[in-house]
Amino acid sequence: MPPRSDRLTERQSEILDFIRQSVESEGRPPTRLELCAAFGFRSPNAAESHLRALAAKGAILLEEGRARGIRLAEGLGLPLVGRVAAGGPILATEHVEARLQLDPAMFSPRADYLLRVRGMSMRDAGILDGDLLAVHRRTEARNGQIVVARVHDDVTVKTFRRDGPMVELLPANPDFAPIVVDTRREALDIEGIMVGLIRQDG
Amino acid sequence: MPPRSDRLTERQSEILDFIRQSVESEGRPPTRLELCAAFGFRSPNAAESHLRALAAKGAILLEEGRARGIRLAEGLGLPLVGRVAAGGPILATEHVEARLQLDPAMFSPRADYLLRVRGMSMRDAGILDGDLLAVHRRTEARNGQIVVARVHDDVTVKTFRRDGPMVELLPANPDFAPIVVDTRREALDIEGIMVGLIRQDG
DNA sequence: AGGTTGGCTGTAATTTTAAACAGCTTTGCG
DNA sequence: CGCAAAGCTGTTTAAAATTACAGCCAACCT
Repeated sequence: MPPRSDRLTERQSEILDFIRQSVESEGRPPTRLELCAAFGFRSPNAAESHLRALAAKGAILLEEGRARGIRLAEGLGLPLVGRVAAGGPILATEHVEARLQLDPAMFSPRADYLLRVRGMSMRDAGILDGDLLAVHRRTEARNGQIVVARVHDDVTVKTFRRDGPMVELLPANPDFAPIVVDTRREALDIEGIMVGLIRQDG
Repeated sequence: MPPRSDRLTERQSEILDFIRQSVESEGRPPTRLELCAAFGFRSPNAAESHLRALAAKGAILLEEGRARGIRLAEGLGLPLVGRVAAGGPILATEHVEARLQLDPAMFSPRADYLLRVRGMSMRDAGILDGDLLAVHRRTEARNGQIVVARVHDDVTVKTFRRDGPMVELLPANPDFAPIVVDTRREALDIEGIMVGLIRQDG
């Protein structure tokens, strides 16, 4: 049967997180007994059935007869988000172009995803067309921070400046005009703040 | 006894490379038997004694009584090179400030190390003070490529332009002057070409 | 010539791990 | 209510993996 990729239960997510953490910090997946120790199970079968459930939902792959034969289905790493369709959540599966193998904790606060920048409106801040912006999800921003914002169903990268109910989204390029939003009349959603940048060519 | 960190024999390096590869591609270290299969050993003790040797030299850590209890001493990842002392090789241990957990193949051609950029001479190319430049080691460059070059024992990042024996290293900032080198009279070493960039703050 | 080191074969005991079987409790649903 | 699914306990068995012991051979050093 094909991986069904159903949604995970809360408990299953915890188990999956623990597996991720093991691989990241110890360089190998846990055994059933290590899962028991971590979650307080008294029976290895508790771990076993969770693993079966995760495998059935396509979150992991189980290799039969091998010690620590757990493989994460995702390639770990950070999701790279491309062009975001109007209205949809930014991390929706259909926007994820790829996953890049890098440590989210390389940035501070930690990066949650990478967003491919379109256009040159932030050129003078050293953010060029095609660059990958490392973004930390956060709904609030302080003045001067570079944010990923959603205005009128449009996702944009700009410097944030608030003055009471008035928010200005400032470009870093004289060819572009600031976006001014009166939050009493229009919706403005902060999707996250910039925590870094990656450029993939010279 | 403290890790002696001696130099590895050629065979030991091969073993270590295989362990690295296992962790990277399968998410877990190999067992003794997997090492046997990979190298054609007929005795698990061949693998065992290699592992002991690697552990004695500080290249790995062995955890007793655990399946796949091999931990790499290094954090893998790319070496981050800071201020480069005049004359020394760029990757000398004393210049490596840290190792960043990311996939060198994320860039193309693959990144060999990261160099912390000093100054604003490449500002208009979106390369700012403090940025980490992903560098591919190469001694030749084509016109227009951004290179890491060594002139008069000084390491610098500039755009490369050659006209016969004359090489110009061009800044991307009107406040800085190009560096002109007559390769018939002065030494000019290309250390590598830029293949990407990482910025660690907003 | 003798000793050390690296690199292996071969065997076997012991411990870790995976994985099966049987059953219990709670929650939510038609 | 009946019943399925999630989330466990408890026990057992077989396979996988570690690790000890007893060697052999070639290269290198003194």
